[in-house]
Amino acid sequence: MITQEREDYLKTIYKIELEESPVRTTAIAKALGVEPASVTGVIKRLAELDLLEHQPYKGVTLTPSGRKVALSVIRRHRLVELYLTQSLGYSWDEVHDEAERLEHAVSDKFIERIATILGHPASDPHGAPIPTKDGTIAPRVGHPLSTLVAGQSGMVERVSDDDPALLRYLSTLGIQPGSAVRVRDVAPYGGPIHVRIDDNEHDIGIEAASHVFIELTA
Amino acid sequence: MITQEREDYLKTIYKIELEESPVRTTAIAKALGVEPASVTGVIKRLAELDLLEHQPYKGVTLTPSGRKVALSVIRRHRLVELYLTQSLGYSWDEVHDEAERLEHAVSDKFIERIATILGHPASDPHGAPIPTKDGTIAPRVGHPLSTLVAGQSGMVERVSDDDPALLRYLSTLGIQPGSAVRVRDVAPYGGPIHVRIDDNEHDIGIEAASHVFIELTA
DNA sequence: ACCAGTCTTTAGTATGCTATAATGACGACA
DNA sequence: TGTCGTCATTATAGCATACTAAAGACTGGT
Repeated sequence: MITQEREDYLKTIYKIELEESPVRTTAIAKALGVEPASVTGVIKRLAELDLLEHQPYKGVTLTPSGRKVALSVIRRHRLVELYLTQSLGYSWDEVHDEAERLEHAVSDKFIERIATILGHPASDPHGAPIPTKDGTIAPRVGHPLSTLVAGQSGMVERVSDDDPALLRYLSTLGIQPGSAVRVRDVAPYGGPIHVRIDDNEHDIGIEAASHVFIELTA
Repeated sequence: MITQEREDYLKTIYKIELEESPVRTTAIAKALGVEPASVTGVIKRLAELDLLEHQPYKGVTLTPSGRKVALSVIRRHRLVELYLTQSLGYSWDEVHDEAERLEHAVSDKFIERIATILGHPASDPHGAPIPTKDGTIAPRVGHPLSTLVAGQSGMVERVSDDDPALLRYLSTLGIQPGSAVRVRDVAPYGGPIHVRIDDNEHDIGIEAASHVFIELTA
């Protein structure tokens, strides 16, 4: 009934819903790398299964049971990511692809076992919150570094996890969840952002900065 | 190109081929729990992909590339099984189902990493040999305990891994790979086999005994 | 209030795997 | 050697997912 593909659809819709609701067909298609026409077909089936509501030509919103599935998948993904770094020596740019497949294959037993081993952690290697077994998840409080202005400071809450090259780049800058950040200066017209990361200063492009989320302190 | 289902077909055919070759359609169907007609369709496709040869109405035999895929799947399955027992506290009756899904989801990186952690083991928790990365595998030397006669003795080489209830039963008898076994007596007409397992004596039915493989010493 | 451009859906096709029902090949045995 | 029962195959259909192409719905701007 719930196939891997459907799990992916629900997970993707959940994530987009955090930014915009209802979630439009094109947004799902782009996120999943398929054509919009394919999305229409799948969401019709997911609507029949009461996993989401579909307002034709408007978009979809997850139902409680759809959200439950999505959070379960996300929990599996993030716990696996953390386990791979903590116990199998993966670096943070290597875990996403592996977790993307494992999230559909691991059992509840597996997940609860690694959750215990990891001490029921609150977030994954990229700082994303891990939903609990019963489906609660910490709210996201960070702002994209690209939206900050000179003088603002805070802590890296999380970074996007799906671009390995970006993650390797961020590593060279010393950016990781928990890093102290202070914006020194922002060049105009999409120019680089001059920031202090812990004890070093760097110029970061808008594109990279948009994938780094800062929890403001002041 | 190689789907999960096709990996399962190749793995299954490989295992049956150890007993009988060519491998007949019905044998595959029974092992996979599908109808023979479905098998015919899939093996035709696998033959086109040069993963096996199909003699219509006779059966199939794996090609070298088909065998390579099969051994890769089996390597993944058995390493995962061992990792689950060694590092995640699974008991030997719990690992098969979990490995059955994970074998299709884990990457080479994952497998080689756990192989290193486990010290490049030779066999899984049930005593089955683990193929090496380059596709070599130790020959099977055990005989079904059900075929032994009074007086024969040896060591448990391996046991069937796919029936959790059987594995739990064997545990209560103290049967595991490496156990010393001596057949005391075999009752006629499919009667129980009276055996000494390490330091205890038990009566074991033919059915259970047929899933325990003994490496003879004398 | 309409029109143009964009987004969404429908229609039709393909692939992969499964099933049931019917046909065809094989082999054992009289 | 012919026949019967078993095994394998073909034929047809359904489900899930994807695609392209075409038609329909929506919306922003004049």
